[in-house]
Amino acid sequence: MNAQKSHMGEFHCLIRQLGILTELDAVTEENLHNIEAEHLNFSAGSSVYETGLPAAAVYVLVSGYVKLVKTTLLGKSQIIRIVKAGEVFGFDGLVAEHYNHSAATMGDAQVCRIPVAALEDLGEHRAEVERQIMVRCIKELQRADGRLLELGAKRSDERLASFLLDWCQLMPADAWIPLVLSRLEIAQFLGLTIETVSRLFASWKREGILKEKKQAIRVMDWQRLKLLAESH
Amino acid sequence: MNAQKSHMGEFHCLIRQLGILTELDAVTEENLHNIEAEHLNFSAGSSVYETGLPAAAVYVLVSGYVKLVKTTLLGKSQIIRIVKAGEVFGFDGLVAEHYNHSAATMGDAQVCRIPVAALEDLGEHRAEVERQIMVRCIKELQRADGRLLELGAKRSDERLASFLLDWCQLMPADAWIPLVLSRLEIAQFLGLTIETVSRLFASWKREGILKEKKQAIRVMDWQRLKLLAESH
DNA sequence: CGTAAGGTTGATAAGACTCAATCCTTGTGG
DNA sequence: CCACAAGGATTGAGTCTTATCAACCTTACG
Repeated sequence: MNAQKSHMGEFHCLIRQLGILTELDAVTEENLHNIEAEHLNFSAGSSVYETGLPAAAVYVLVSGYVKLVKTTLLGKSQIIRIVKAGEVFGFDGLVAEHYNHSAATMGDAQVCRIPVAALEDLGEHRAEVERQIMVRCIKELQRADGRLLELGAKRSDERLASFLLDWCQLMPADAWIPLVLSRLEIAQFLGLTIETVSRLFASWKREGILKEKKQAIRVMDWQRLKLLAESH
Repeated sequence: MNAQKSHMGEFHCLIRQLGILTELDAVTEENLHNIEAEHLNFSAGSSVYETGLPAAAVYVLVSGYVKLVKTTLLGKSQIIRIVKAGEVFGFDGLVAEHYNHSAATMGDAQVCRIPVAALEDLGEHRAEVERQIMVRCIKELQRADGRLLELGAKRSDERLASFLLDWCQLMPADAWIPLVLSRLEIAQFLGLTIETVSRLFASWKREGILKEKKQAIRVMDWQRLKLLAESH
């Protein structure tokens, strides 16, 4: 619940993260300094926005991790997406009256908040920025599609295995990889219970597929993990 | 597999469906007649595009239904979305090299195919059209989020109940509502098996919650169905 | 230290899948 | 117009997976 503001010409976050650096960046320098973008510092476990609240801004995650969560009327929570540094979230701000999910930081995080009103002040560059946001959105849709397949068509071990593979992707194969999520969060992400996740980890550690130390894991047998992710 | 082409200035599909009729429509009339948009007629169960094929077009469904399907390496299929008339699909065309899912018609359908190249010829109207596409995309993302909650956090009966509620929404409460999907398709949409779906239907028919005739259903007790969708 | 929160483990039960047999529907050809 | 074949749907029996409940362990931290 702790967020420190720092108003500034922080529109750079958006511009830079969207990869429109080149000429636009220069223009930005002059024209956009007065734009109402906030650079926010959140402490661990803070809420960025809540379901049902009026949606009037898009966000770029500068550092850390953010989880997007939807909750059933009965209180069951599902983690819709885990946002990583450099990614855009809160697309709802662009079309909806209210957010249809909640966003909370996992560990400390820096977030750049861009009011949608700011986008309209972009003038001739608005189209370019919006196009990039569209691209990001389409990619999120693709990822969501992939996750629908995971949740709809795979068993617990397959889900956990492909989650780990995805999480560790782009990391050196023989490194200790920080696992930011708690067992509960992994369970909520995969549509499972804490216990099943725990048991799977225990089993795989027993079989030497992976090791765990503190809040980090190390995959010892990538081959078997890949097999687990896709087959029986 | 049967599709009859009819090249024409069918760009109207996009323009109209995106709701940019007003002044833009007039301009369209003159400027866009030469745009390479195809109006396609598909017979039941035809493929619009397949996973892995080069993606170079966006589609608007003019009439009928289209299912978007992803498949596991083991052959398990998940329906990630059911496209209804007036909706846009194939967003992949705008960003990806290849489609990451397949699209097939359910029953006969009319589809308007807009090559992405065509969008670039839109000149000053391109921004407007792209903005509308972005809006559509964001809405799809929201729907996908909702479905992630369904698949991740709900039991079979809750999933089927909320699917039916969603399917029948906007329909007169006391009408026979055509159910376009087979049991298999419902199962693939909800991440269940044919048998469980069949059993749930049987049970609900027995309890007088709904009736079924031919390929249509009629909900007799909306209240109970709503309860089933959200609670135990 | 002592406490609280998170994690593990075991026993049990419920939910959903699998396999298999049977029952419609629907469409086709004689 | 009827008979029959084929695909879809239903139902039942048994099994596997995952959730639930409960106890216990571990770690971090005041």
